[in-house]
Amino acid sequence: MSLPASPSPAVRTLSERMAEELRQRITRGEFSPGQRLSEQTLSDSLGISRNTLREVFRMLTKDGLVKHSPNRGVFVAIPSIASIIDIYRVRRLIECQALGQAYPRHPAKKKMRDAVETALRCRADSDWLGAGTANMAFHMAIVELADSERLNLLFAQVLAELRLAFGLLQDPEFLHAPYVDMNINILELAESGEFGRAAAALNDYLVHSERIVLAVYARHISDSGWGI
Amino acid sequence: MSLPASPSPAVRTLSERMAEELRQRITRGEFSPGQRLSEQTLSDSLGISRNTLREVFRMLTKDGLVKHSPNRGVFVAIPSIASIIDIYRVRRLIECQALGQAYPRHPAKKKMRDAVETALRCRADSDWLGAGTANMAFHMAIVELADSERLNLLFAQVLAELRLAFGLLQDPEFLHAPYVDMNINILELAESGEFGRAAAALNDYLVHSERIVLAVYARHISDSGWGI
DNA sequence: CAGCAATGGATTGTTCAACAATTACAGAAA
DNA sequence: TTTCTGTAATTGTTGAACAATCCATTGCTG
Repeated sequence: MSLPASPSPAVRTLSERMAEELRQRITRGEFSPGQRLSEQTLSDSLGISRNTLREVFRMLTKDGLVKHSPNRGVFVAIPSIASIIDIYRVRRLIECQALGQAYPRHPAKKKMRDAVETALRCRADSDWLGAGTANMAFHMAIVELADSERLNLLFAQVLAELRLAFGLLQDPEFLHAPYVDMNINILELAESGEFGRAAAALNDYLVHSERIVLAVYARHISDSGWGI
Repeated sequence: MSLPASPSPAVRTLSERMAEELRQRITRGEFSPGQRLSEQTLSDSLGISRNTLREVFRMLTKDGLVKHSPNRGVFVAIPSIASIIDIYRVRRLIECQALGQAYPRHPAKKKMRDAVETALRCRADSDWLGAGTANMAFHMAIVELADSERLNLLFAQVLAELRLAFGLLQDPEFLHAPYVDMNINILELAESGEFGRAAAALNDYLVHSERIVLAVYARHISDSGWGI
């Protein structure tokens, strides 16, 4: 995905680097949802002090990747069904609007094309993890059409949360394969200037995707313990 | 405004309380934008340790109220023209959509009514600060129509940033008075179920408000120093 | 005088050790 | 079983210390 570089890429403090490290580890699924992140253990393992780790925790809390429970610790967020519904509600509202009122020669369109091409290559190689990443890059690019820094940040967070949910679901082919073609369709409509129809197609996409994710998710958590 | 109580209102850690304290002080204008918040001075003044204050800073950074510049310190955010434009872009996208696709008997409507009544009372008393707060509550309620926790959080942050900008602008009567009536109009349209026209009126409101704020803002900063 | 390197002081970044406050857990008592 | 209690473990918070970085001033050089 690789979001646009932060304003000061040169100087990065230790806490920021560690936050990035943990962010990746969490979305990569190296910690199981609901797991408590012990200050003692983690700070030892990362080779940083407890105080620095606590600053990292405060940063990650904002991304919704961990939940802070006072006097009890921080826990890897458990994507609930409610949060998945909420996330798709946000996606429909923001993505469709951004795509619908985009102006024709916006630079983010190139990112959309690139993402689609990457997804095609990944599908050919049966690299479904890469396909999922490309898919997210595609939708991130759609939001960038709206030209709002704040929307970009919110959406990046939302996608990170969603990725956390995907980490719980096996069978990535079933989960990502159908959407490569849908994205191509959306892109073609946008390229030909039919933003209205593109937004409609995007809405269909999101409704469809939400249904699938919720179904797989509900089955998955009812199978393997830790309900709700 | 008084956002919905956080999930765990009972237990609040010192850092959280201090974050809330600082949040209020900043939006109330007790610090001037761009001002550096010295760790030493502030921690002494608040009676907390430097480490705790640094945790507070990491929390406030997320709200966009302070900017963190590595090795240089944290500074009260300066609402730039670009950020004001960005904020209104977000507002148009989210508020209009939320209002346009609301369902008739949503509980947040009561909040809208209450906010309008409060604004009327404040206007009668020439309490323009209160009128501004009620106005923000009105628009917060609009967003709540969309039933999304994440949108609510984002919007609360955006409003806090905007309030920071308002702090720079004198003449609150000129800034808030016209909008009481516009809000009434929007509310009436929504009450009678004409959500489409209500959304259109809201869009007019936002375009109008943005223009005024930018004009006053541009004039104000060209007058009193600290350029950009 | 302008420009630039060196210097010193102040501030932030990070660590450590300690203690207080709270929670979680295990075992005793009813 | 349930409830209670005490102990251990964890988080919350502090203070001091040192390293790393930035800022302003100085002084030098051209």
